[in-house]
Amino acid sequence: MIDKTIPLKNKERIWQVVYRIPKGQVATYGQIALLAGLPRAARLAGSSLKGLPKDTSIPWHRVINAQGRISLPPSSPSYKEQIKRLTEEGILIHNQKISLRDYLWEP
DNA sequence: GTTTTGACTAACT
DNA sequence: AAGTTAGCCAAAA
Repeated sequence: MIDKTIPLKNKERIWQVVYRIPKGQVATYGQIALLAGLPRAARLAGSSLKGLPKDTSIPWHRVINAQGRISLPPSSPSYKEQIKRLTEEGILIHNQKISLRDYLWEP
């Protein structure tokens, strides 16, 4: 039988993984890429979040870099939004850094 | 087809 | 600890 199923675009696979990050926890770009079956494509994880609609249900704000920092330009509007959302979920940020030890998602 | 780009990272200074 | 470098890989140009 020929397989007619449409393969998911990589972007969509990234989104699916991000969607699973529990509230109050965070994940890194590299981790997301890995779980999406794209090891070492951390940059793709990042660019896949760019351009998501503002009202998306995908919790893009729970994705941070491997150093526990927000990877957006601090001048960007989204930067403040991300801090706001994380704080609202009970995630504390000290000196621009989030403790991976405390909040990192372990699937 | 080739080259450039980037919400990245691990490994070095 | 903080800054730099080289490697990464899928998309977009």
